[in-house]
Parts: sequence; structure tokens; C-alpha cells
Amino acid sequence: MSLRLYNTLSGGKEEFVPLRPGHVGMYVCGVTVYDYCHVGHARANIVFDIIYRYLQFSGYDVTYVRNYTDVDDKIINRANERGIDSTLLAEEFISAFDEDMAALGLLKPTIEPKATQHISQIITLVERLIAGGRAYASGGDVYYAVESFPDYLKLSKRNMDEMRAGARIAPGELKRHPMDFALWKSAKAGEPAWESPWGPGRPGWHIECSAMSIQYLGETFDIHGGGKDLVFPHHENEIAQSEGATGKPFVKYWLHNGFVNVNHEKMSKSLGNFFTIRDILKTYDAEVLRFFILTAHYRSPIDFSDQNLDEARLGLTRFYQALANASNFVPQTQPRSNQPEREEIAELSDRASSLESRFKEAMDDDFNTALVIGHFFDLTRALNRVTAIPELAFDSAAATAVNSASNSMIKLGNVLGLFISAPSVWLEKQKHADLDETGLSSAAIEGLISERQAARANRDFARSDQIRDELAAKGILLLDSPQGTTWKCK
RNA sequence: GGCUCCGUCGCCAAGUGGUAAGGCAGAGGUCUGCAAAACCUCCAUCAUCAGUUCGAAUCUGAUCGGAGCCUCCA
Repeated sequence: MSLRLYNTLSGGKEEFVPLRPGHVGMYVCGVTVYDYCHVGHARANIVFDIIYRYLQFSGYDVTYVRNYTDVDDKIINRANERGIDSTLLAEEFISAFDEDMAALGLLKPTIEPKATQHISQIITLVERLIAGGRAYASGGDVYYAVESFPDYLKLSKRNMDEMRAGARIAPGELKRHPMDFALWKSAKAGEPAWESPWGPGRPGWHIECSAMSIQYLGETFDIHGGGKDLVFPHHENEIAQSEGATGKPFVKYWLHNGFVNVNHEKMSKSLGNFFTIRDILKTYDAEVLRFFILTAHYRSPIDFSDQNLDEARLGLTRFYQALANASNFVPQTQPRSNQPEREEIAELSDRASSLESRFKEAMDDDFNTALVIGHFFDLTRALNRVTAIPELAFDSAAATAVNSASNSMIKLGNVLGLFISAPSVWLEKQKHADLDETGLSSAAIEGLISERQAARANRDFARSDQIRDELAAKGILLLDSPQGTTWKCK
């Protein structure tokens, strides 16, 4: 079974066949750097991060390009509001973006080009379009003549008549057709500007992505991605610009991720219902956010809420707890027994050895991470079944199966950016994360545990239970085991 | 208004023609001094209606409900 992915262009799943065997060129629209990133950006970038990782896992040599759009009306406006230079503002938010992506545990793309460093390529592309009769200069601006490109709107599957109602020519624009869009904008006083054949100006939105993707991936490449909201106009215009200039198909597979919603509404700046990545990471571990995002298919909408994040944390804890149990289970001494194989061990071995094929099957089907997580839970249960049986503690077949299961789960989880911590470290971190709210210190808890142990040894269960109840009232749960008593937050 | 998409157990969520994964919550049980954790068992016929088919959550049509795009947006 080979990789199949949903192509927005065709509206269905297609078998993935790269242009060059063994190689993949992938371009993902980054951000316009004028503000902090919100959870919607986090989702888009996490989704393409796992696609990048999975393609590599599948043996492809991937060139992953993600741009910064660092010149744009919004940047200029925001810079003016703050009374600073737009370059400075862009730099500030490029750094913020880098910090956020690093905090989310994303791999760095192969290339992260900036629009302002590709002005000459942009100008060349615009000249090509003018020469080919696809664009025209008007005043100091250059516009793309959408009527010159018959395939316009093939990605968003609309037609000009439907669109015309919403389109209009804004005052000051020198367009021939309402749907025409700017490739180059003449600079007003105080705006960043570059010399061009049409006078000083700056690139319009869209053209930088055509110029940079062609520069690094060629005139035709494999995968182009971004959020669903970019289908129109951004990606539609990229197609018009690129194919209009080169006469070649621009992109083979268009991938678009679904939105993050809040109360079933799109999270967006204009609705004011957005959460920035840095705010979220104050409360939730980056891996919890990633896990939450991966529990839904990347094309589906996902509802962002505390309840859902808390549930994600609970789910992740279950994995880490099982992995911790597994690492404790492996005998420190030589195995003493080799019992006739028990059903639990056989099941675990089966699940462990088939995990990778199940994983691939799910991921090959348009990156079905939710199904993968289901498989992880299945394996977790099988794992817990074995590690919960004390008699198997020194059994060599059991140890082998447990080892193989946890290794496999960690290996494949890592492909999704999951299970990246040492289980004990992660559990410890979760344990202390909520400790502040309880008003207790871990030393105080340990002291009470010792006191309770003493009471239990004396069979003073009244005192023992009193201690446990008091701690429970403050949000601390005690967990007794043959190895002693540990605790965790509710 | 036009164009897309979605509606699966209390909640989250896979499944897109062969008879409903998984997680959370809930019920019962094992373990435990009692608990907790873990494990075991139980827990849905897929918005509604009408079709196509040997067979549909999956295809078609209608209805109801929700969202997105059409203006900047991951």
C-alpha cells in the first residue's frame, strides 16, 4: 500500500507519485509576520511538520520550504501604529515565530526564505507575466489579468460570474477587471520600496510565494500546503502567476488543513476569539497540544477548548504511564523463568510486531493520525495487561514482548513528534505542573506519605485513611504499589 | 444570494458499499486493610425521510441543523 493523499485540486484522494523518484519538493505557506501566532497557525505548522516527518520516514529525500512574508500592507500598518520601521517589526515577529515553532517542537524546514530577499526574482517573474500578456502595468502598479488565464479558479472550483458579486475595484486601484490582483504596488511615501521597471514599489501578496517556490523547488513541484483559507485567493493566484509565467503545471498535490474552531466558530483575529501559542504553552505542554491536534484528521475542523486539551493530556499520560511501567518491568536481573507462552504475551507480541504496518497503513491513507493514535491505545492496553501481572516480572518472553512493544511505540510515536520525553521525566513534570494549585510542596507530601506508611505498618488504618483523605481533598492522589507509595495530582 | 464542507454513543473521534476502531465519562468485577492506578466485562445501527443495491453510516435526492469561502486570515 502506497501513500495516498487528498488533493484539493482534484477533490479526491490520489496515489502519491513524486516527480523525481525518491525526492519530494514541498512548499508550505508560512506567516505574514505582523503579530504573534495563534493556535490556528500551530495546527497548520504541526500538520505539515508531521507530513514532513512521515515523508522522511517513508524514505523520501524531502526539500521542505516554508516562507516568511515580511513585506505586506498589514506589516506596514502595524509598524505605523507603533511608530517603528516595518523592517524592525517584521524581524521582531520572525523571531517570535521561530521561538513559537521551536517551543512546539517542530523540525526546521530545509529552507525558510523571506520575501524581501527575493525581490529580484519577483520582478523577473512579473516581467515574464507582462511579456506573456498575463499582466499589465497601470500607474506604478502591475496587475494580473485574470481573464487571460482560462484555468483561473480551478483550485477553488468557482467561476467568475459567482465571484463578481463580491469583487469590486477599490478607490485608487487601476484595474481593468474587478478580479485582477496586484503583483506589484507602487510605494507611497514612507513605505518600504524597491526599484523596479515600474518605479519604486513592493510586491503584492501572492507573488512572493510563486517566486520563492519556483526558485527553490523548480517550476513544477510535488506538494504545496497551507490552511484551507488560503485556497482562495492566495493559492488560486499562485497558480495563475506560476502557470501563467511558465506554461507548466505548478503543483501536483495541493494539501489544505482544516481550521481550529472555538465554540464551533473559526478562530480568527476579526472574531477576537484566538489564543496565541505562547499563551497556550503557559498552561499546556507543547506535546499535549500536538497530541490534541493529531487526535483529529488534519482536514477536519477541530474544536479548541480546555476540556479537549485536558482530555488530550489525560490520554498522553496514559501512554507515558504505560511506557514507564514497561521500562520498570524489564528485569534488572537475569530472567528466572520462561513460562509456557501466555495469551497476554502472545497478544502483546502480535500487536507490537504489527504496529508498524498498521501505522503505515493509516498514515498512507491521507495521514490518518487519529487512527494511528487508536492503534497506540490498543497496544497500550496489551502492554498494561502484561506489565500488570506480577508473576511475569522475571519472565524472559514477557520482557522481550514488553521491550519490543515500547520500543516500537516510541519509534513510531516519534515520527509524529510524540513520546519524545523519557516517561519518568514526563510523568514527573505533569505531577508537579499542578502542584502549585494545591498549595503543597512535594516534600510535605512525601512526609505525609512516610507518616501514613508507618500508620499502615501499625495497622492504624484510621490514621492512614485520614492522611489520604486530607491529601485527596487538596487534589493529591496516593497510589500504593508493592514498590511503595507514589502520588499524583488529580 | 453563489460555491464548498460537515452532522457517528453523554463528550472527543476513526470508519466513505459488506454489516460500527479508539479515548474520556459511566456501570459491574479482579486486585487492595479500604482506596487509587492497572486489568477484565458491559455501554451506539451512524440528523430525518425517500430511493439505488443481494447488502449503505458509507451512493442518489429531499428536508432539518452546523461551519467555511466569496474582503485580510493557518
